[in-house]
Amino acid sequence: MPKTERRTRAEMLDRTRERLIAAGREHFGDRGYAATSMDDLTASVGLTRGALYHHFGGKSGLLEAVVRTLDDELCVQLRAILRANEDPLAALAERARAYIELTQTARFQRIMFTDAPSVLPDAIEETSAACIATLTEVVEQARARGIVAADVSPIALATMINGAMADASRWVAAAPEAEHRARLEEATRSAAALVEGLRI
Amino acid sequence: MPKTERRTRAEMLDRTRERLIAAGREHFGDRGYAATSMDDLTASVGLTRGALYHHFGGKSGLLEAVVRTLDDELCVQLRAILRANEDPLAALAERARAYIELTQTARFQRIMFTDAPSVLPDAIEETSAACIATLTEVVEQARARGIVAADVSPIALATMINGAMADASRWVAAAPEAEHRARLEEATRSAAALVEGLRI
DNA sequence: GAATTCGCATACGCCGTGTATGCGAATGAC
DNA sequence: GTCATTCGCATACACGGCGTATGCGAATTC
Repeated sequence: MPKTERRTRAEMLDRTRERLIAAGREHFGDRGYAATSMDDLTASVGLTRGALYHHFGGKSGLLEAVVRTLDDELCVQLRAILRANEDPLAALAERARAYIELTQTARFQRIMFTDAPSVLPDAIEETSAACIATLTEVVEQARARGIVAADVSPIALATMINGAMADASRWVAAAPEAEHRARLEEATRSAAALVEGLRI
Repeated sequence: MPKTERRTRAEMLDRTRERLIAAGREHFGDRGYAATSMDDLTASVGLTRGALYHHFGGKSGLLEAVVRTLDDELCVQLRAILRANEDPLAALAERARAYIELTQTARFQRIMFTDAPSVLPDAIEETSAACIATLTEVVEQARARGIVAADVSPIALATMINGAMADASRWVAAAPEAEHRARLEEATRSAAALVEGLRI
C-alpha cells in the first residue's frame, strides 16, 4: 500500500476551502481587501476563480470566512481568561492585556479592524456584538456584587470598553518595533486603571 | 446692472470643488465608498469625471477632501467645549456627550468610521492623532493637578477614551429610532462614569 | 487682439468581478 | 462492472468602473 493515502471527496473539498481561507488571510492581510485580485489569490494556491465562487460565492464571501476564522480563534482564548478570574474587574484587566497581545499581527489588524468593517458591516456587527455580550455579562456580575455603581449601563460600558481595547491594540501595533513592548505595558496599565476606576 | 453677478475664475473653481465635496458627502455617505460610481457622482452635479480628476486626482482624493471637511467641522465644536470647562475630567464628560451627538448622522458614521479607515488609513491616522493629542493634553492637565493617578499614560488613556467614544457613538447610532435618546443618555452617563473613575 | 492658461469634457484601454457554461472524476444504483 | 449522476473546479464571456491621454473653449495676460 503506497504511502499516498486515498482522500475522500469531502476531505478534498475541505482542504481546498482551508487553502483558500489561508490564502485570504495572507493576501487580504498583506495587501488589503480592495487591492487583492482574486485571480492572483486563487492562482497562488494552484486554483482559479471557479473554485472561489463555488465555495464562497465571491470575494466578500471569502473575506467573511476569513473573518469568522480569526474571530473564532480570538474568542476561544479570551473566554478562557474570563473564566479563569474570579473578580470581574480583574478579569477585565487580564482580558485587556490578552486582547492587545493576541491582536498585534499586521494581518489581523488590517483584516479585522480596517477592511472587514467596511466590506462586511453586518458580519462585524455580529461578531463584535457577541464579544460585547460577554463583556456585558462581566459588568453585570460586577454590578450585582456591588463592585461597580448600579447606575451604569452594562451594555454601554461593555461597548465602550470594547472600543477602547480595539484602539489600544491599534495604538500598540502602530508603534515602531523598539517601542512596541513599552506601549504594550502602558496600554495594559491604562486599561487596568480605566476599569479599576469603576470600582466603588 | 443685472442681478447675475460676474464670477471670477477662482470663484467658479471653488464652487465646483464645493459641489463635488457636497456630492461626495451624499454618495459616499449613503451608498458607501466602494459602491459609489464616480460617473454617477459627477453627473449628479452636472459634471463629468474630468472635473473630478482635475480637482482631486481621483476617487480617493475626493474622499480625503470629504474626510477633512467633516473632521474640521467636528473638531471646531469639540475644541470649544474643552475650552469652556475648567475641570479636565468634567470637560471630558461634556465632550463625550457632544462627540456622540455630533457624530450621529448615518453619513458621518459611514464615511468616517466605516469606509475612510479602509481607504485612507494614513489620513484617518493623522486626523485621529490630532484628536487624541488634544485629549492627551487634557489628561496631562488632570494629572498635573493631581486629579488622576500619576502612573497612567496620558497618550494611552487618550487613545482608549477616543476609541471608547467612537464605539459609543456607533452603538447609539445603531439603535432603532425609538431607543435613540435612551441610548444617548446611557452612553453619556457611562462615559462620564468611565472618566470620573479616573479621579483619585 | 493674439497668445496662453486652465477648467473641464471626451475617448480610449485596462483590470477585476460576476455569471454562464463545460469538463472530468468520484459517487451511487443495480 | 457499467451507466447515470453529481459536483468540484476550470474556461469563456460580458459588463462596469477606474485611470490617463487628449481635445476644446472660455477666461486671463500681454
